[in-house]
Amino acid sequence: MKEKSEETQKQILDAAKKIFAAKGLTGARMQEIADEAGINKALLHYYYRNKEKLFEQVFEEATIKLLGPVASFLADDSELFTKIRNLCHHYYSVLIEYPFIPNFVLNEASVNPERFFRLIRFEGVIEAKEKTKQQVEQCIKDGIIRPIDPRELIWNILSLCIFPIISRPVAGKLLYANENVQEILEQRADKVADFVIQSIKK
Amino acid sequence: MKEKSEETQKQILDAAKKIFAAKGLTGARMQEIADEAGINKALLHYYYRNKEKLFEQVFEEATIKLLGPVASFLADDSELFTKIRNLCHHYYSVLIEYPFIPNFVLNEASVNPERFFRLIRFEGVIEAKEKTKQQVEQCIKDGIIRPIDPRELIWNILSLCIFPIISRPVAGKLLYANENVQEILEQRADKVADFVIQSIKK
DNA sequence: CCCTTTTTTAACCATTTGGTTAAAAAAAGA
DNA sequence: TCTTTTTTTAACCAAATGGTTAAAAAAGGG
Repeated sequence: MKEKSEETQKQILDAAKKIFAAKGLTGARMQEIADEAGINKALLHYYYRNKEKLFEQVFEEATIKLLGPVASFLADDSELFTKIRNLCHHYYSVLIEYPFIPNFVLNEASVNPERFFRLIRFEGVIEAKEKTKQQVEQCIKDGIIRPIDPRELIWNILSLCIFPIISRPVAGKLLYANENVQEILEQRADKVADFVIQSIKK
Repeated sequence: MKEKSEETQKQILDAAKKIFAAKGLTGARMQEIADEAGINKALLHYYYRNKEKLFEQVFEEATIKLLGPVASFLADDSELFTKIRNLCHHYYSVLIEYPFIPNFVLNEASVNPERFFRLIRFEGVIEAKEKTKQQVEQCIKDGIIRPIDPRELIWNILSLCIFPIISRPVAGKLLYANENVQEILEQRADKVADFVIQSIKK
């Protein structure tokens, strides 16, 4: 009996992810989510009290998907250049699979920052950040890379990984008219890692 | 008499920019725009037939602000490294002044790509793009920079210029907790240009 | 002062939308 | 088969929302 219930809840969540990601909180309609889930509105409200609660659950999961890799990156023990390659590959594989997430999360975080800060936990990120900071500084001391603020480096990597996904429809038209942007994106992880490493290495 | 009319229309447009940028098309309320403009709803509809028309005008202007610099960059005649510096500076000054534009445009373009492609004209961009492409290829031949796809280079620069603005609330909390992110952003144009040039120069 | 344009007031309307309710029906477990 | 849980049906509600209308008032120009 539990199975049926949980299956339905999953159908609802999947539908909600799809609709919210495509249209945002204010653009999404509860009826549309119910239709997408193959159920009716009454059952939707039977499982999820209201739109806001449903949205928050979807939003939280999406945010974890978007920001999770950063935390893993910061906490990782491997050598810096390897770390950078790993992060790029991780991002491009996750985001190509869920291309609506960056736009969705960043837009909703911008429209309603309070909710974003309320829902997101930064457990361990501060310590992990400190660790990476020291690693970068050590690389600078050792003459492996040129001097750069560690946070600047991280922000650059994130920019190069996430922005192409966000700007895909625009850039696809402007830069890659009539070409297979999907394929270009898939080959981009390595190139971005190279671009970053070329920039910092001595 | 014309002055009064045009002044009011400007007030409306300014208000619409503010509200649409903050809440998106579906999140914005016509009453809210009227209030922000210091007028009433009847007058709002007297000047702008409906929400969609008003939105399109705002959206188009915002898109031009966001994409204008790319076109100028591509068409510019100066030497490549100078061009890159100019573009970075241009972007950071425009976007720091209008920080809501990137998020707004890219999100609405993602929610409704058809409208985006309908409203945007790419006059001359294709030719200008070809020009920059040849310039980059010449630099590669001359051994000034390492081999790189010109479009990849452009996309990287755009990523490094635009993404920090979009992700500012998130990154401000994650990377720069309790620091003056505004100031950091202002100093970023030069650093981003350096980052790019370091990466491609031989 | 008259005429035109701009602006306000305020009521009004149709539709959409999130959400509720209650009863019936279907499904599943014991 | 009896009971509990899940799902459907379908009507319903209040509030919000985009948009309209008509008349009055205010403002500005000639």
